[in-house]
Amino acid sequence: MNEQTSRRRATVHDVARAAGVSLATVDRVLNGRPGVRAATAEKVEQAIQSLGFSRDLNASLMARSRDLKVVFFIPDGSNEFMDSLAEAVARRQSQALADRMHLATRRIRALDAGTLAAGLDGLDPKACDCAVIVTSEEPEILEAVDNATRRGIAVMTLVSDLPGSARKHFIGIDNGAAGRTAASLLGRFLPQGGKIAVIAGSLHLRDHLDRLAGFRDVLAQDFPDLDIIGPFEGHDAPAETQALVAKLLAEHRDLGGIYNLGAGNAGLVAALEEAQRCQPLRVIAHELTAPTRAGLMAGSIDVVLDQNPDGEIREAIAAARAFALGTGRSLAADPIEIGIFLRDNLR
Amino acid sequence: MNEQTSRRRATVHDVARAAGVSLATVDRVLNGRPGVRAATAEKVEQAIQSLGFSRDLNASLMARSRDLKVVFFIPDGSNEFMDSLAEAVARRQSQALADRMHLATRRIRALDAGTLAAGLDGLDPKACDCAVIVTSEEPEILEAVDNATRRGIAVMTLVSDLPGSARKHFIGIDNGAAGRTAASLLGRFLPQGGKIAVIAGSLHLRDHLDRLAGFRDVLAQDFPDLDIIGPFEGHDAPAETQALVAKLLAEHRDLGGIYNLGAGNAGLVAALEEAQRCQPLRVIAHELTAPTRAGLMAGSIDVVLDQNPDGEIREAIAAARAFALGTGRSLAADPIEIGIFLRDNLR
DNA sequence: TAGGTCATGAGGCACGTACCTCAAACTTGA
DNA sequence: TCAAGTTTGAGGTACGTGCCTCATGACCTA
Repeated sequence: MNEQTSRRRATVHDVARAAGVSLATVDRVLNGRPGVRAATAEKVEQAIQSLGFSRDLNASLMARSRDLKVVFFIPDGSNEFMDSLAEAVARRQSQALADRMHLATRRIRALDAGTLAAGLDGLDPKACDCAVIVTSEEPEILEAVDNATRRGIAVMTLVSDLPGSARKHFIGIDNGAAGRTAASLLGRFLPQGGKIAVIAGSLHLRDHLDRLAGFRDVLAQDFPDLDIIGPFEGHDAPAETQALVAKLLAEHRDLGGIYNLGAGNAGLVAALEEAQRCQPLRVIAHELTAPTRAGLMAGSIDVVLDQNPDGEIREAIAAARAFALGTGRSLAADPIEIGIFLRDNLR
Repeated sequence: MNEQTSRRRATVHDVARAAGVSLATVDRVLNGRPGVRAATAEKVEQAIQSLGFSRDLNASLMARSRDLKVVFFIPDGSNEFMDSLAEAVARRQSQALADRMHLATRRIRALDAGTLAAGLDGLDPKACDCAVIVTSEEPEILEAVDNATRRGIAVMTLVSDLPGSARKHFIGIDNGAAGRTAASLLGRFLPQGGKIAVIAGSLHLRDHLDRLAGFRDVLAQDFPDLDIIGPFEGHDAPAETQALVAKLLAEHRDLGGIYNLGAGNAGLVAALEEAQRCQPLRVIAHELTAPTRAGLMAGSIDVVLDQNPDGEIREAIAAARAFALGTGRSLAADPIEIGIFLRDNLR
């Protein structure tokens, strides 16, 4: 029976009293308004520290009669995973609204760095507190991120990080761990050894390379009887991936497994269904979307590794609130958990 | 670029205007105070519906200068998983406080229905909005839950449900799916067929039975070459489990896998480390705790299925807020995702 | 018809913060 | 030393809700 002793949270009044200044001065310090001597500001900061004061975000938003605005820039195109990210944002809307947050989604043509950069540049700090972007590494975007940060907008990267930029936070899975997990599972699935084909979207994408590296590491270390064929590039395109898989299956009748670490899973499933093999083939793919879900149900895919879009959006929202509080610096950059799905635990 | 049109949330003022009554009357209806004719209350309800009004929980808590109080009753004893639930509550404290919530934890001697029932009976509705309990099915507790509900405390069950009671919500994994997943993985791990030993804590526990049933289903349907030895009861006790596993390993030199669907994993790991087998043994256990983590790292355990205590506590808190809003009825009782951990994706 | 009960309205204060105005106190430079 | 500027204090209003008091009017019953 160890109840916590509940001490009232410190308020701006407490801070003012502790610092020996007026409410107005505390307010000026808290909200970065001018007209406070450095020495006075220091007294206030000290009082804030010693009281452990943290602005009451909800009272603050209420007083401004204003929602906390977060804009998600999500690639548009044929990638189902990106759609599910956007859907996850939509699913959060009502709950976010109850917490005085407003989520907006902007779909950007995939890999269109110019439009994304322009979008970031066009954000008004008064109408947007936080931007969440999914992007590849482009100098143009790096600059736009730094500019937005300078204007007072907290920028966070989602799925794929933008190291070297002023982004406040990265939300995504550990892709190396995902690759290692795939190898670890396939290794156990094929105790007799054999050949595994590896398909990537592109060998220029950071997340795909990370997965590949993790996959290779574990295979080399723990399962030396397994050989990798590839990696091949399917460019995340269903048609191209389908042709690739069909050719692989025809040329390697003894193939033991396939690891598709990119997208284009509709093509993967189509090729597998067509190929009517007699001996079992163990297949691992990424992202729980309509095609992979169908593949799991039909038995053509054994395991799907998932980024958990809902979890990622939830983290992004939590981080946005943390930055609005000003406590963002203490945010741990711990990666999202990798979802592992079989036919038997589909959500 | 599809921004959402942001319409201001409806307030009590809007409701009053729409219903053609005063603020005081809306207040009386919203907070269940007496002195409103049924016909008038109906008008107010209609206005609430048509405006989609939902009380601003934070303003409400602020006005009452009161936190939303949630009490977690968590079993005490040797069970590491229960400890990690308590730790998950502790981890949420600071964030919850920022959202005007106060979390208290009470550790109850495991399976001590009397103390739990007394704890529920002793809750003051003014000091506690929501109780979250981990319990087995006992009539005594069922009655205490119904009583607490009658006094205005929302009760939620965690990990194991209490069907037939007035509990508002259940938070936990789908144990049938967990058992099916274990079978599906072991089936793929042992393509040659063989024998799998199954160990439960007790065959009187609902969650253990559910796991066992799921496991049996998938094995029978998809992997007929695998035979189950057991189930044996380890009573979630490390020493007993260790003896059991040691005996199993000695008597079945050709054992292909072990599924421990209960606790007592320290004993499982100890027995496995002692046994120095030559041929690989595939082992699946439940709950990511210190012993199972050690087993994964050492290679004695292949896969751990996890309830994800942090996720469960998060859900419990979200549900408590939903009930405080009065929107609890629309809460979907969708189960928490099952965490699947290999050495390669340990968090 | 008087006295009573009940339903409702009007309005105020509180919660913690933001943002505004006005006046007073202080500092600085010539 | 005085004028101009800067810094600070005091206090108000607002946000959306809860909770309280008081007044008014409607209705019922003796």
